[in-house]
Amino acid sequence: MVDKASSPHLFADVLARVHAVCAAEIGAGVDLSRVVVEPPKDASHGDMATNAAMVLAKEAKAKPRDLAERIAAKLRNDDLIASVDIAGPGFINLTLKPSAWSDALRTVLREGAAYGRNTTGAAEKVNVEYVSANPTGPMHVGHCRGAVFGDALVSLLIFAGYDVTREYYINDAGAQVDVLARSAYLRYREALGEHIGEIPEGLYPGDYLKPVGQALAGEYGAALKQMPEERWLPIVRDKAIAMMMDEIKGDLAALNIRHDVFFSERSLIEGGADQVAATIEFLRAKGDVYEGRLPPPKGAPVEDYEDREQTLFRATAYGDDVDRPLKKSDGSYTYFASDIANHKNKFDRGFSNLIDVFGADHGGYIKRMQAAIKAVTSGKATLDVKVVQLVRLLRNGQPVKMSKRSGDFVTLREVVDEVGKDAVRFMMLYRKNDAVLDFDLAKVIEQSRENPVFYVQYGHARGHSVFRNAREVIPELPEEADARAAFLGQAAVERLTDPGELDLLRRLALYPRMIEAAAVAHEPHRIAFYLYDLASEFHALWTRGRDLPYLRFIINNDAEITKARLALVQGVVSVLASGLGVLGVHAPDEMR
RNA sequence: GCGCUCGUAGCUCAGCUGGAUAGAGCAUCGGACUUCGAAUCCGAGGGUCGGGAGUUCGAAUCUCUCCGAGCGCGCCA
Repeated sequence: MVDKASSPHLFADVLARVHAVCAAEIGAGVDLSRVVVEPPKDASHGDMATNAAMVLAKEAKAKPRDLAERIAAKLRNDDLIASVDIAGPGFINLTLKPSAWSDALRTVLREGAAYGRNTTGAAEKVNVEYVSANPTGPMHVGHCRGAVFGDALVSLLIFAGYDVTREYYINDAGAQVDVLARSAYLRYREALGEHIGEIPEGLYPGDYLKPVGQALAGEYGAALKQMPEERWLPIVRDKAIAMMMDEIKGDLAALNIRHDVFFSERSLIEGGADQVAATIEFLRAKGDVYEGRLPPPKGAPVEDYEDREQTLFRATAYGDDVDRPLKKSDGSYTYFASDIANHKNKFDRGFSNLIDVFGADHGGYIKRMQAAIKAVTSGKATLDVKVVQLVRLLRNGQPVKMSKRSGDFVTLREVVDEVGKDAVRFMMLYRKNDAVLDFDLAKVIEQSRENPVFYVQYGHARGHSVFRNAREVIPELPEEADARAAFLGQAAVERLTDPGELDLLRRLALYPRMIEAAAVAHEPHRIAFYLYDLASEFHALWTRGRDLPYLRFIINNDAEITKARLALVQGVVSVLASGLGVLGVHAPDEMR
C-alpha cells in the first residue's frame, strides 16, 4: 500500500495506489502509462473510475473483466476506498471514504496559494516566444490574443514546475524598419515647421510617429536635413525603433505582461559575428543548404516572378513541402534565415524546449521552422508552435471597423482602457487558442452571467461576502487569508455531506490534475473553463440555501457546521484566486 | 492545385490526448427574491458530433476519402 503522506493530491494518490496494485497483480515491469484515474462522467458510477483493466488486459493475457475483478479485490482493502464496482467492458469504479474528501479540503486549506502547484516540469528550461510585434507602431487588438495567451501559458508552465523564459523577438532588421525610418523622417521635417502634406503611399501614416519627429527635432535640430539618406536613416531608424518599443512595452504593461528577454534581430548580424551567416554555413556543412532553383509558386501568381538560382535550405529533408530561400535577390537575408539563427541562438543558450506563439496568418510558416529546428539542433530540441486565431472585435454584435492602412486602427490600449485588463485577459483565454474568438466590447463589461469574467470574479467576491457576514457568528474568524485558512483547517469538515457540498469538494480535488493536464497540453484555456465550473457550483450551492435554510453557510446556533462550511468557502475562494492568478486576472474581495 | 487549422443543440462554444446514456451558456418556455449580495439559482424542450468508410472491446477524439469555412503558398514579416 502506498504511504498516504507521500502523495498529497487525491487523484495522484489514488492513481499511485492503482498503479501499485496493477504492478503487484501483473508484474513489476508492466507499462502503466496509459492507466488513468478520472472522475466518471456519471456521478452515480462513483467518485473515480480507472481504465486499468481494459488497458492492461492484453499484456496480462486476461479478459478485461477478469483482470478488473483481480484488481478490484485488492483495491477493496485500501484504507481510502469505501467500495469498488466493475461496470461495462471493465471499468473499475471507486467510491472513496468520506474522510478522503475531508482530507482533500484540508490539503487545499493547508497549502493555500501553493495548492495545485506541481513538479511536472521538473525544473526543465522552456523558452516561450510571444507577441514579437513589429516595432513599427503601437500594438493593435490583433496582437492582444497572442500576448495574453503567451503570458498565461508561461504562468501555467511555471506553476507546473518548469523554468520558463519569456522572450520577445524584435524584428528590427527587415525592410519595414527602413519604411518606419522614412516615415519618421517626414514627421521630423514636419516638426521643424515644414509642410509635408499627405503621407505618401507606402509609408506609415499614423499620428503615433509625430512624437518621434519631435524628439528628433529636439535632439538634432536641422542637422539631419543636411545629411544624405544613408547617413540619417540609421539614426532615425534606431530612434524610431527605440521609441516604438517603449510604446509597445507600455501597451504590454497595461495588460500586466512583461518579458524577460527582448532579442533583437539586428543583433544577430551586427556587432562582430554575423550569426545568420554562421548558421547558414553550419547548415551548409551538414549538406542542408545549397544553391538551386525553385519551381514557380502554385497559388496566386507572383507578379515579378523571376526564375533565378538562390541559396536554399533543404527543408524537404525535414518534413516541409518545399525548400526555402535564405537570401533575397539583393543579397540580404530573408526573415526565415534570421529566424533560424534566432532559434539556434536559443538552443545555444541552453533551451531545448521551445514554444512559439503565432498568429493564424503565420500558420504556413510552422513546418519550415520546425524543419529548421530539427536541422540546426540535430533533433535535440523540440518546437511547439501555438497558433492563436484571429479576434473579431464587436460592439453589441456589430463588427468594429478597423483599417490599419489609414493609421487609425483600434489599438490595444483603447480596448484595455474601455473594458479593463481583467476582461481582456479572461476573454482571450475563454476559448481554445485555435478557435476564432468574438470579443464584444459591450458584453464584457456587463455584470451578468453572460459575462464569464464577472461570473467568476463574483464567485470570489461572494465568498468574501460570506466571511464578512459570518463574523456575527464566528467573531474570531481571521481577516488575512492564510490565518483564516489555518483557523478553518481545524473545522469539522466531515460534516459536509450535502450533494452540493460534495460536488465542490470533488471539483477542488480536481484542480491539481487539471493544472497538470493543461500544462502538458499547453492549453491555458482549460483553467478558465475550470474556474467557470467551480464558480457555477458555488453559486448553485449558495442559492440553494435560500430555499433550504439548513443549507446556508452560516447557521446561527451551530458554530461547528458554520465553520465546516466556511472551510469549504475558503477552499473555493482559495482555488478561484489561484486559478485567476495563473491567468493574470484580479480576484476581487467585492464587486462594488 | 497543394499545405495548415477548423466543422459538436437555433446561436456562441467545452468535451480532461480512445472510455460508459455527448455537456455548458445564450435564446425559447415554466418556476424561486421577508437573503450570508436575485449581479444569482432550479426545471423543460432541443443532437444521424458536416457525409461516408476503416482501425478495436469502445471513436466527437486516431486513419482514409469526399463536402464546406478560414489562413497560407520564392526575394513580406
